[in-house]
Amino acid sequence: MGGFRYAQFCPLARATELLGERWTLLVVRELLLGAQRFSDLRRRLPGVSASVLADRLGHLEQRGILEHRELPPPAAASVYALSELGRELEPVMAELARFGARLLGDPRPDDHIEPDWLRLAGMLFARREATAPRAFRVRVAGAEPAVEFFVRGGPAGTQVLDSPCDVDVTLCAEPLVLLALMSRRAAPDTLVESGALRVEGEIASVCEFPALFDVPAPTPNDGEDPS
Amino acid sequence: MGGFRYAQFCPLARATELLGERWTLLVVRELLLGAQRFSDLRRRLPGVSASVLADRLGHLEQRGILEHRELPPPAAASVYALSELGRELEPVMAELARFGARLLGDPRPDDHIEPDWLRLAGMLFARREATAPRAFRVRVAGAEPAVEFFVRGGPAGTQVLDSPCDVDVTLCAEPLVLLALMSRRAAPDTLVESGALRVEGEIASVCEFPALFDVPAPTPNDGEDPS
DNA sequence: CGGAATCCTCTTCGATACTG
DNA sequence: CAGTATCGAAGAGGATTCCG
Repeated sequence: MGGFRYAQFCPLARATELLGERWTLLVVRELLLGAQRFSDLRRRLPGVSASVLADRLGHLEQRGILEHRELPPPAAASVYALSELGRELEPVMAELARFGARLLGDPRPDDHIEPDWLRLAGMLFARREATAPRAFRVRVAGAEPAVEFFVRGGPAGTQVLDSPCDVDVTLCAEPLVLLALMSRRAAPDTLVESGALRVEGEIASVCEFPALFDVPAPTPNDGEDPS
Repeated sequence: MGGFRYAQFCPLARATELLGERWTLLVVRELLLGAQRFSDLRRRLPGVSASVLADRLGHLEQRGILEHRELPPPAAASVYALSELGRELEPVMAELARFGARLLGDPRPDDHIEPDWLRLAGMLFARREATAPRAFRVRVAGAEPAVEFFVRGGPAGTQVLDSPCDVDVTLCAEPLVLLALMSRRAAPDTLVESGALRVEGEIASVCEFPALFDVPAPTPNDGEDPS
């Protein structure tokens, strides 16, 4: 692909021309978490080569999905950030993530997992209807520097915040444990008892945490996987 | 691509592995409109070669998105249809179409346009909140056999039906005219006066038709297009 | 009609090296 | 660090042929 175009007058075809190249969607995923430098992106996307990443960033910039900003004097760095148009991909990513969650299965041994993705999961799987008015600090173990974010339920649905707010309870666990909690694949009590989930604060609130999110149940993979 | 996998434990990566190959998403688009035969799909996807189409159908079947059914004695035909899992892609397609609609611009001279896509547009852009309780028959001109579908507003949102129902009014126009109407890029009165939009029935209802849908306004393409 | 198999071409990719 | 340039290898795609 490159300037590939389907010769079709259709919004889905247009969107796919933009996002359908390999790695492109994952670049957008990373930028949903905030502005990143070239080498940040490379580290977070294991397997992508410099030339391909540069190519994809170029396309996305050219098409107005992201902006390439040079941070001027103090920190001599250049970062990529989603444009206003690019940020409107969030609902698309949310639906796509909901679909993908059914097929996720278990991690393979060589699968990369980025602690920051849990924050993204919080954003994308956030319930959009009213949720319990509780606030949580979530700390993802195993990251340096630590990933920490805040989740707050309310009448307008669940919100994920980057900056601190008053919380009822703090949760701390490995990414996979937090994912199991959010997706209801493990009971909060069990996780706490086993020590996989550390809790500080009003421990009873923990049971309300999964209800803030809407992660579809996995689909049994009845299809074979003859690789 | 083929059995390509991103080595990432992430729902978006999984979904992209499934849908990211060229043509794949457009195959799903066509099947959202109903079961199709191999050559139907080829005709509706100008530019795809038999081998690529067969390859994509094979992948989608293997991964449980679609089913290959042999219609037995009477009509000796074999058709492809979305599985239950595949049908759950509809919300994804709806969000993606909303995004793509901003970038759609004007049709290029060689752009293919399928009358049936208007039915799909009705489905994907249907408003999900309560809409005016009016029913419309929509006839897309220039198709043989004619494409016809029914749209009904109501407290549960807009519904698109394939089978006839009592309607207040019938609209008949070319695909681009209907699209302009749905997306509010042309006023109903103007279209009627110019003769581009033919109306039978309670003509005053026509003005309520666009309100049944939620098509985002186009984004001005500030990016250059040096092809 | 509904594809599978073959051949050949055009892209695309990754590694390495190089530049500001 | 933040990329660009080059080049060989791998892969994807199109056309054609053939078979049920």
